[in-house]
Amino acid sequence: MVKDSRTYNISLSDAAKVGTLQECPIFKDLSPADIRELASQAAGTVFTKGTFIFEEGDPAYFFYLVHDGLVQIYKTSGSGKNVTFTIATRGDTLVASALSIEKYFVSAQAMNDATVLRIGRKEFLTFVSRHISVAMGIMTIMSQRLEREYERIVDLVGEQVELRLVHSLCLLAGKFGPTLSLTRQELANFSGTTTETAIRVLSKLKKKGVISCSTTRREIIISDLDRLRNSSR
Amino acid sequence: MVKDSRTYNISLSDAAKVGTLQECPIFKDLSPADIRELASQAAGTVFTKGTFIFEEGDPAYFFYLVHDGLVQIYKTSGSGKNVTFTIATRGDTLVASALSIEKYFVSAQAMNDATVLRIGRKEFLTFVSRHISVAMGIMTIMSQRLEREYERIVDLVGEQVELRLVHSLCLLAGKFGPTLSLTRQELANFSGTTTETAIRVLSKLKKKGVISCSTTRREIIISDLDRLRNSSR
DNA sequence: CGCCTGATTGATAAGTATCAAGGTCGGTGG
DNA sequence: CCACCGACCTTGATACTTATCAATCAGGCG
Repeated sequence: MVKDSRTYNISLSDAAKVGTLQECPIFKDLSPADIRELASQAAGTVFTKGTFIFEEGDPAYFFYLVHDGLVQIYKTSGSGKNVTFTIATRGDTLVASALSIEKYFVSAQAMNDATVLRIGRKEFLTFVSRHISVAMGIMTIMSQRLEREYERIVDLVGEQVELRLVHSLCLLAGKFGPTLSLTRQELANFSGTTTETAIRVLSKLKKKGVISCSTTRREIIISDLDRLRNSSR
Repeated sequence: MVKDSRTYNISLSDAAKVGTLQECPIFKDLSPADIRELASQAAGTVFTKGTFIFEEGDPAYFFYLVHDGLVQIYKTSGSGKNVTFTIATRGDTLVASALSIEKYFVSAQAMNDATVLRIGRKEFLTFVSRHISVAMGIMTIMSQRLEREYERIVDLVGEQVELRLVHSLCLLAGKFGPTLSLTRQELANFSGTTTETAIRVLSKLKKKGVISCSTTRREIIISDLDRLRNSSR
């Protein structure tokens, strides 16, 4: 999986860093001056495809924000299965809880060459304690994540694979638009199933006409999102 | 299910309210004066067994804290299955995210006659904005909950029922001690399975000798927690 | 004493994972 | 330029786990 585990720091212009911070809802209430201050404390790092930004159990020294690229946040079960919780893109935090944990409880891995901003935990902590709106923003993000995971649990316990997969597709389409560039396996990990059954369900949906996954790899096209949504009831 | 949906306000002494607030880790860094101030804004309500403190979708007007009794936090799937996320006891918040959501995304129901403190959302919001340590405390609680739910998801996707049930038992035993006063069905809802399979797994564990559920209803006794923990690997 | 809730056991069916065996496409090296 | 290789996709057969359905039992409470 990890062919090339290189990582290197790059110097991003302050303007670039400010731009990324502004895309993160956590900082939406900050003044431009505050954002610039925060940007000055952020460092950019490039992680090549497959590299870990951090792994489960690593000490939580940094608060991370995606500047560019895709980063998958996941956890591995005792029996070796991966479960993907989210795919972070520009402006997303990798772990909103970074401030209140000792060790990361998930792993973060670059899905393509990705560049990430990071801020030291201590620096961020003092910044947050001076800006209550940021603390509120973090709480909001965490609430949304928690709600999402509660829903996922309910799905896992009560619904069948097809419905779960449809939910995943809707969610992903909401974030990435109708064309998803995902491996069947990545989709399976996201939905809590296996590659094979993900494929079987996809063919079924294709037959129904709600999606048109061109045989091409890494491509699923949702032709009719509304109908897909409805099919989830 | 709900035989008697009575609810009534009671006047708790300030000392009683302070006592409860002090048991909640969110407020551990507050001065006694601050706690008293907060206590003065809290009102006590009794919810008889089976009553809802709130239901999924209700507007989130209040921040709740359990004063006495047991409250189950759960969600119902489209196909009608209940999933219990947590059982809140004295000092636990019902929904830590109450500040950052519009509507509750779970339901809270009294498992026995329970009394609960509640603080208006607005009042609590202004209090929190003056006490950053409380905001941090809320984040910590939310992080822990999120971590717990991530683990649950990994279990649901990757592990078999027996292991999940053992995990649930360990978790519950950590909170309530070795004697659990739970219905088989309640345990099943907590573990994401059905009553029948919960029973089958329990008998199996009983045969192994790690637990001794007296045939009596609502009782599961964990005779050897260490061995139970080990059996989960 | 009889009812009602919760516990239990068994038989059966359904849903998915697992295992196995190709198939396709794009890129790479000879 | 071609052949091969590896990553990804696909399909089929099978097995296993667990839900479901059905029936019975046990004990407390009115």
